[in-house]
This record gives sequence, C-alpha cells and structure tokens, in this order.
Amino acid sequence: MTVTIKEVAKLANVAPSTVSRVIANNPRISEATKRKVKKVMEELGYHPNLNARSLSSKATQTIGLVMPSSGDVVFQNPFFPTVLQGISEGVHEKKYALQMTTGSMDHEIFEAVIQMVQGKRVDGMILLNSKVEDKVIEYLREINFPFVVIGKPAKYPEEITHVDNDNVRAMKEATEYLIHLGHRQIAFVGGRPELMVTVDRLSGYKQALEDANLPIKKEYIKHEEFLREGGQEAVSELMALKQRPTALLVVDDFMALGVLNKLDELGIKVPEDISVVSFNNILLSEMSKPPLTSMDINILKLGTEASRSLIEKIENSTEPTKRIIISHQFVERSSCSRIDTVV
Amino acid sequence: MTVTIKEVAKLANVAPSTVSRVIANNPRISEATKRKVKKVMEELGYHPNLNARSLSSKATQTIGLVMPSSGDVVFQNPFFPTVLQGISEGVHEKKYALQMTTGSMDHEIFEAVIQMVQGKRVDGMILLNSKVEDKVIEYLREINFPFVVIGKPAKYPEEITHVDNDNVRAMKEATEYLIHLGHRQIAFVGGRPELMVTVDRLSGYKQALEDANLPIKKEYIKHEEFLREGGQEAVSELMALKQRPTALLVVDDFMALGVLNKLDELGIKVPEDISVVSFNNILLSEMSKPPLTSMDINILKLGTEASRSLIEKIENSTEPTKRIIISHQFVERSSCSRIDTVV
DNA sequence: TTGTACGCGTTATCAA
DNA sequence: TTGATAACGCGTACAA
Repeated sequence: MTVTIKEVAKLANVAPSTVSRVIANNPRISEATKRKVKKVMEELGYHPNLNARSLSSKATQTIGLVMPSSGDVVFQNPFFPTVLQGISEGVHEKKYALQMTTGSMDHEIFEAVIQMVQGKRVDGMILLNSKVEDKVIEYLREINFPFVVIGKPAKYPEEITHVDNDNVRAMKEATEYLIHLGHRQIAFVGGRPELMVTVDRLSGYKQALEDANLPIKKEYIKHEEFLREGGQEAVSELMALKQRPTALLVVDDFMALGVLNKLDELGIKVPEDISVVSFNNILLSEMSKPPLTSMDINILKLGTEASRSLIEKIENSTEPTKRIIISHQFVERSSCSRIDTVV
Repeated sequence: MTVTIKEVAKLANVAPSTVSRVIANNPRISEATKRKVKKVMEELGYHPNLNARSLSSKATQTIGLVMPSSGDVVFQNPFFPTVLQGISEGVHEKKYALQMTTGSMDHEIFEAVIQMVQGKRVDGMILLNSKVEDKVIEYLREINFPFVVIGKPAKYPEEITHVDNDNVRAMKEATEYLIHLGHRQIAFVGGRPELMVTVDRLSGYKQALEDANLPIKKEYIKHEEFLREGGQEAVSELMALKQRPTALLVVDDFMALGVLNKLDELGIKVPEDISVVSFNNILLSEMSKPPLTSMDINILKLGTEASRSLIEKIENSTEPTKRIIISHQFVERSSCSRIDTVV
C-alpha cells in the first residue's frame, strides 16, 4: 500500500540502509547513487513514516504546547493568538511540528502532558501558564525534560529557561511617564496577584512612586481578572474614592477597553479628566476611543524566542539555563495628558 | 531506561502480548491477570510509546489543523482563538491529540500537510481556510484522506464534509431587521469576494432587498479586508456618496469596530444618524461604543462540531459526507434605531 | 561507499 | 485465556 524505504531500495538497486542515508543526507554516499535514489523516491512518491523514524531515532521533531485551560480568560485575550503565531513561526523555521493540548481542569492538562511526554510524541514543551503550584513544571523538572516557560516561573526562576519581558522596568517606565506628566494620584489596575506578571508590574509601579517620593496608597491598587469586566469593576471602585486618581495604569489592553468603557459611562473624559496607560499594545489599543497609549511587550517575539530557545535546548543538551528578556517599547497615543500639579 | 511492555510482562510473569491486551482492554482476558498486570504497570510507571503503537496499529489518535498563513489577517481576528478553542474541546473529548501547522506561503502549508499526512502523524485534518484554488483540499480528496472544512468549500461543497452557518439566511435576517426598522438605504460591508462567507452573506443581503422590492445599488456594496482598516475605508467611501446609507451591515465585528471608529471621526452618531449591524458576536461587540447589535454565529460550536464530525469519519469510514449547519442567533444591542421612511 | 542484520516498542495473527 | 512470533518502517553499528 504505502511506499516504504524497502521498495525504493529495490527499485534503485540498493540496500534500504542506503536509501536511509540518502534521506538523512549522509555525506558518505556517492553523488551518483544519491541522485539515483532520489529519482526513485520522486517516482514512487515516497514519504518517510515519521512514527517509524521517531521510534528508531528517539526524536520526533515536534514540540508540545500547553495552552491555558479552555474556558480560561486567557483564551479570549488577543494575547494568545499572537504568542501562538510567534511560537508557530519559531517552530516552523526549524522544521519542527507543533502539538498542543488543553483541558478544562488542571489535572486534565497534566494528564495530557504526561501522554505527550511519556508517549514520546514531543521532544520538548512550551508552557504558557506558569502557576504558583505548577505540577507540570515540577514533573518536567524532575524527569529533566526540555521545556521553556513563557513569562516568569513562580518557582525556581533561576533554574528554568524562560522568555519574559522586564516587567518591573516596563511598568516603572510607564509610571514615570505619568509622573513626568505631572500626575501624583496614579492607580494600578492589575490582574490576579498570584500571577508573576502582576507581581513584577506592581513592583515596578511601586518603585517608580518611591523614587519620586510619592506615597503608595493601598486603595489605588486593584486586582481584577484579565478581562474587560475586570477593568470595569476596578474603575467603579476607584471613582468612588474620595480622592480620585488622575491617572490609571492598566496591565492589559483588553482590560483597558473595559476601563475606557466604564469611564465613558461615568461621563469621565479620557484624557481630559483622567489619563490611561495600558499594556501589551495589541491591535485593539489603536482602535479604541481614544487610542491607547500602551507599552508594547512584543508578544510575537515572546513566542518565536520561546520556540527557538527550546529547540536549541533540545538539539544541544548542554545548553545552559537561560533567561531571555524581550525588549519593550512605549507607544504614545492619545490617552494621556499633562496635569497641573496640585500641591 | 524507559520502561517498556516487555519489562512489565517479565515482572508480571506474562507474555508481552498479554500486557498489550490489558492496555487495549481486550475482553478476552481474566480479571486476575488484568489486575496483576495493571498493578505492575503502576509500580513501574509504565506509559505506552505512542510512536510504536501508531507504527503498528496505523492510527495516531491525532488530528491535524491547518491554520491560516501566519501573518494572515485571520490570525488577528478573535474568530480564530474561539474556533481553536472549540476544535480543541471537541478533540479532547474524544481523547485525540491536536497538531497544527502554519506557514507564511501557501506552498509551505501544503508541504506541511503532506508531511503530516504522508508521515502518518495524523488520522484526519481540519481545514480552516478554504480557498477557491485549494491544493490541500484537492490533495486530500485525491488520496481519500479524512478531513472536514470549517466554512463552505469553494469547490464540490456537496462532496466535502463541512461545518458552516447558513450565512445566506443569517444575513437575510439581519437585513430584514433593518428593513423592518424602516431603513431603505442599506449598505453591505463585506470581506474579500473570493471568500465563500462573503458570497453567501452578500446573497442573503440581496435576497432580502429583492423580497422587499428595494433596489440593489452597486455603490452600497463594499469589499474590504477582514480587518478594522477595511471597515474604515469602506465608511469613508460610503459617506462620500451623494445619497448616504442610513444603515450598515458589516460582516465582522472586528471590522465593525473600524467602522464605528471612522463614523465617530466623521462626527456621525450611531445609532442616531446611522444604524450598524455586525456579524460574529465576539466579545468585542458588547464592548464597543455603542454595543453592537450582532449576529452570533456560534463560533465555538463551529469548532467542536468540526472535531466531532471528523473523528466520526475517522472511526467509521462509511460515514457519509455531511453538511453540518450551526445555528445563528441575532443579538440586539444598541447600534440600531428606527428610521422614518422617507418616500 | 555500500550492504547486512538487528533493535526501536507495539499490535496482530496464529497456536496452544 | 494466554504465549510465540511476525510484522510495522526506519536508523545504525558493523562488516565488507
């Protein structure tokens, strides 16, 4: 039925191993037979059986991707397709295939990872959702299986290769930008405090305030889901304060959209009455009213670099643990304005 | 190193084939040995090598997904992550794995598909981007490989199992909604005319107008990219017309966002000055100003049904060609208003 | 430079 | 109900 290496060998009057060598581009083979074999392969429409190859060579040229649980908010956020695109490009560029897995429950995901890894379906893994108690990471570490994390791992960040932004600095810069515009009442609207992104960005926010000798007010720090509703709730609460903030730092564009929406509802004008700085700079941010000033964290590159570093690690097991920092870039649009400092 | 079926067999004092039968849950095996073998598997932490299994059984329990070319607009559109989520769920539910492929050029994608299929890495394929000249479809048809298309295939729609909406009816209903509100000058802002979605929706639009004895005006029909910029351009052109439309049908929420943006720029108020109906009903549509009245096409289900029908087809080769229609639902928000008919 | 022979880990066939 | 044994298709050490 399907054409195998043997049939090619027979027709080309060589041994199967010779055909195998031609496929592998083994240098110790004459140009003549190489051509001959290749011609037969063409004629027969030969394609190697990847399962057989993997079984024998113990490599799959496939990398696995653990996605956020389906139903998770992350799925809704445009962040996801963009990293995926980046990952996909990086993988493709090295001729690797990509296999992904989801699950509604954590243990489902864990099972799926075990299947992939123990079933020898992948040579390495990319993890998107590092949690504080991450069984997947624990497991992969234990068996010493190649993997990289996108974002900062909650545990052992020094011992795990990961691709991340310098979120502390990025948020510090964003905060300083607002301070330079004269803002003193600056609120932070972040995601769940268990997430490392949140921790780092919050820390950057605090650093900037401290450096400027501004007080850190608890009531100005909000933690909501990474979704637009989250943004809306945060705004309601902040605007109910006696002393309203004059500027908002929102850790996600999608959330910022909710923020803008709510502000509009409340009749508060951006940037006249309040300034908003957002994060991620997804396409949406230039679409909003007004277009959002946003910190571009180069999501695409986050993905491609994850693939690349993982594949390096797979192909060279002595590759050291790395922390890859993707640069960020502040993109000014029209959601912020200067304010007269009230002393 | 890795624990194989043989070692399990040895420790359990049975033959490898017996172990294999236990794994496969073969009924012709005594409960006693079944338990014994399972216990040993536990102890040794045995996990089957899926490559070996696939090689032998000629099945992979994996389905392949062809994504739009990376860099394609579709990637930016929230439609994509949602179908993906649906597909993923459907696949997961049947214990299948998911492998995906992209490429920047069409021939790259084609190569990747060949690899997957001929390399015996997948049992079936889901195609997202049916084009008019689709080499992938031609190929899969020719070798009689199981696949389903999401959306209507440009060629042989009767002979290809596909999951789609009734786009003609959906758009007809949307158009009729506007007509009932009193609108007579209704414009259509669609995507590329080569896409079947566009064709079908345009046809629904025309049918509704004809049924209402309204003229079909060429200048009211715009074809732009499925992106927000597309929406913006269309608006510019439509609003430059002597007789401006009083209502807009936009075939995509993302595009509709661009439309709203442009209208705002031009000082045209929605829904007071112009009504807008959008399609897809992604999360964004309730976030816009004003919230968009949109036709929900149940993207998630489009994905899950694609997976399910594909797996059915894989597991039962006599499964007939099917056309699966996912229902749509009109979601009224606040982007439309009644208009006094000017006779 | 090429061929022989075996192993990769499973499933499947045929006996027992 | 269970056990040998032969595929599955490919890579590779070793020999030639």
